[in-house]
Amino acid sequence: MSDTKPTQQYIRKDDRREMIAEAARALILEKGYAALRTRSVAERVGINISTLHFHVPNKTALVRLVAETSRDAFLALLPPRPDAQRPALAQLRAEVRAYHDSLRDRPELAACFGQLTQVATAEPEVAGILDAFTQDWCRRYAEIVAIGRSQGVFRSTLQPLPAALMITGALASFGPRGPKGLAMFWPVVDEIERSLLVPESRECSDAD
Amino acid sequence: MSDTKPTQQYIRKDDRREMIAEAARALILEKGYAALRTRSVAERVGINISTLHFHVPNKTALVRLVAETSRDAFLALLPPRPDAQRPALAQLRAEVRAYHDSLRDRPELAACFGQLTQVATAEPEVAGILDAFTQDWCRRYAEIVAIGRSQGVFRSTLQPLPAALMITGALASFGPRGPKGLAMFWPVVDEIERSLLVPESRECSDAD
DNA sequence: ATATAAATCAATCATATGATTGATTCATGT
DNA sequence: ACATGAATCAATCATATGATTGATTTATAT
Repeated sequence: MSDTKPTQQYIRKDDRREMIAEAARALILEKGYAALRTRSVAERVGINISTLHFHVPNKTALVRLVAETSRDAFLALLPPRPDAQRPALAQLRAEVRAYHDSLRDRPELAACFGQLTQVATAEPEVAGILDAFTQDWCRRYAEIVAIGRSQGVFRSTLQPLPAALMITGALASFGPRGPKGLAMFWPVVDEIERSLLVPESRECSDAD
Repeated sequence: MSDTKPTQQYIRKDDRREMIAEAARALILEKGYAALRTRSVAERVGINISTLHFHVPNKTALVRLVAETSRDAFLALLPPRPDAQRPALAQLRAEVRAYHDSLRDRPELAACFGQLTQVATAEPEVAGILDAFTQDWCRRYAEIVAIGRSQGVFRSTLQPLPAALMITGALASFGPRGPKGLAMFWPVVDEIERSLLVPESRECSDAD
């Protein structure tokens, strides 16, 4: 008697694609990319497998969609680009905090980057997206390092690019499969800060 | 007339398993874990699929085998464990050099560690192997940092564990899919060294 | 030599998986 | 109301894939 048909709403392609991307990201976070199945994605969205294919032609396109939307979602969380006029340490901390919060609140994003990195071997297009993003992320830190050096708050012996690679490498290790959660996140960040800051202007008194 | 049968040699289980592990590692390096097929492994070894199953019961066992042999092969390349009697900087460099050479000469090892993170979510046993190994690797650096601090060559403000996490994180980023090869490896290592070393005992002369 | 165990293979199974086809339902403009 | 296109689904295909079965070949001990 009661209509068991819950009046299914048709959803616009763009929105559906976003729902599909979200489901795929969640599944990648939970089971890893190797276990990602187009069927699982469709099921999670609550649509038929052929509807999935109507919106996303094949698995390669799905992976590309995940890569692009993950990148965009992450970039949207980052603070404004480095600015030579503002204090470098504050900018560094804002940058790190944004990353930390993304790990805490959107763990799928880092998880997808980690997993898709492993797929990149087989999918050049994904590799391109990831490489561009990684480079961009790294450049932000390189610029902050350069700014801090010119502001005199960071060591003058710092090389911006190597330092940035060191920082992003250290931070990236807190992605999924990091050392049991985020417990060591801030201690590591503190360590990074100490390694950047100009050495304690130690009193050169005769008594030490 | 001529015996086309190249006198197939039977091979002992232990050796066969090592050949299988090696083939699997090579395939993981080339195509990624997601594309790893038991058939491909068997083919690469030059044996029938059922022979593969005779030596390695199922794919889970194969993955475990890869994880274990990769770990063992990598550990075998590392220098002696940290020793408080020896100079810390030399030990740090030996440790880093060993890792560098492993990336250059045995890229399958780092590749497998990276790729197996895809499985770790679904295979607790693999996760355990990877976690234990990562922790062990990190501890080596933590010990070197502690030694260097007590020897007075490293900053006294260093926290061994956070510093070690920073170092291993930075180094791990040079695994496969690192920033275009190993070009930036040594610059980053130099940056790490500068961040560890006690600050240039700057002359506190009045003229600067 | 011959029996036993170890290692190997051909053939096959059962299911998983990405993808397609053609009909059906919903939304929207006229 | 009705025509059109967008979104959806049930059913199905073709192949991939992990695994098994039972016979066959090689090694080894007696």
